[in-house]
Amino acid sequence: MAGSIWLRRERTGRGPVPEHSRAEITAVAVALADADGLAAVSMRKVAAAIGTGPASLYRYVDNRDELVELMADAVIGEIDLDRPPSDDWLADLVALAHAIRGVYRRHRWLLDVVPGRGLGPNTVDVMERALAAMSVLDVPAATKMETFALLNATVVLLVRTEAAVPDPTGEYARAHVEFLASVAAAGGHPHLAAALADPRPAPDPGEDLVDRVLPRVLAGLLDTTRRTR
Amino acid sequence: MAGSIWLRRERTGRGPVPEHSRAEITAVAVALADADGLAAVSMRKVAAAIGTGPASLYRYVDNRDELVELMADAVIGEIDLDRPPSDDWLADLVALAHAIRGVYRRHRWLLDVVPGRGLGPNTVDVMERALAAMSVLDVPAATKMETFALLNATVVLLVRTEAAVPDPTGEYARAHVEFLASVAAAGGHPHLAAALADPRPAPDPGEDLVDRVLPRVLAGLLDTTRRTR
DNA sequence: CATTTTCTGCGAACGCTGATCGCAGAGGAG
DNA sequence: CTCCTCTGCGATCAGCGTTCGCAGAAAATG
Repeated sequence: MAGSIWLRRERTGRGPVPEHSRAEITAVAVALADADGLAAVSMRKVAAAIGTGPASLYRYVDNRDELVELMADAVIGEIDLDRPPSDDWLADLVALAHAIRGVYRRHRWLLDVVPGRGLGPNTVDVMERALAAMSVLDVPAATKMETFALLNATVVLLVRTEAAVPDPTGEYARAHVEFLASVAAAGGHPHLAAALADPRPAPDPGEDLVDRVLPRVLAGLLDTTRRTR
Repeated sequence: MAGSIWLRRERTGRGPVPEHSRAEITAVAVALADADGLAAVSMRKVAAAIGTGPASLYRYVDNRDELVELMADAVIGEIDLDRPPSDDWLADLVALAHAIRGVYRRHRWLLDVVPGRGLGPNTVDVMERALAAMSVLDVPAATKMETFALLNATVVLLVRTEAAVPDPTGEYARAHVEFLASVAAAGGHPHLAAALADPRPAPDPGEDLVDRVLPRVLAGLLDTTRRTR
């Protein structure tokens, strides 16, 4: 009831044995979100999917936000942390970012989860890995925490931009360019008109956007104090 | 009905004169969001605030998402674009980022608006300004568009991180550190434990996080092709 | 001016949501 | 063996976005 779900034991020992578990509920919810998006994850649908009434879920979770927290941490757990870190802290962080991006690509609903919340055990494990990579850096721990947050935010940023342009034939994209064209045609936006007339495509950012952008973002946060111990 | 709201005229000329306007509805909705967050902006509450029934709003807007789109573009319109651009494109972009950050700080609910959507007239004006600043750069227009998107995303990123740590005494932050401490105490996370034991505060990022981070982010996108014409 | 057409305001309603309450019953704790 | 706590869950509440249909106003049309 009080405090975060990660500090609450799943079972106190008293009373009858629960018929389900957080893990089962979380798996079902993740499957639902993978199929139909985060909005499709309603307490009722999840309950129906595990074969109980709509109210039973509240025996395992205080509210829907907690369920989402479980989901987010569960998919973060897909990240493989077995390979040991190298001696290149930046390369390790970039590799971590790639792994995180993989999670976002596999579970696009994760983009809709409000960040800042949710810091479950799997997320802490990833954080531990990031701190390990940065252990050679002689900066305050708070800065390393910020760096980790910035790394995550950057991955979200890049995944979002790559998800924003996928279907130029879609209904929304069509209305989008139509509006831009009408504004340009109305005059008063010379640079926009020129931009729309430029046929050159952007150089394919491809697979390496993380490699190109992330090091500079991290440098922006670390450069004033970067020192190798 | 079809297409984006920006391509639909507010009034066709036929029929009785509407008692309200998009601008009035938008202003009321923004005030509601400023006071109680985006979730408090329900069609019913907005309708009640302007003194009509719950269904009347649909005469002005197709659905709630369109209303949010109006809101987002309206507050972007607060950005002052009167001052002419300088001859330093990067400084101009950074100044623009500061202005955008100001909007996000004044209307924190904007963080909850799903990005990628919404590209109203005010947003196009800001985009025109960004393109004007970048007119001296000899890169494809598509790259400039991406740069503008990345600029916006970076601002969101920075505002979010600065909003994530505001109140260490809050309920959520308390449970947060409590959980981290319990994980560290359980062992197995040496770097986390060391980080929690580090008393040094982060060097105050202060007002200049945008100035420090943004130029590097933009460089990450532009450096392969950056040339001044 | 009269008619037609189109739009407005809005009460009522539908289906869905997250969440609460209370009750019957199961099963460890002492 | 008794108690006390916990479980499943039907019933229920308040709120949500959205749709429908109708009465009536006003511009366009003849």
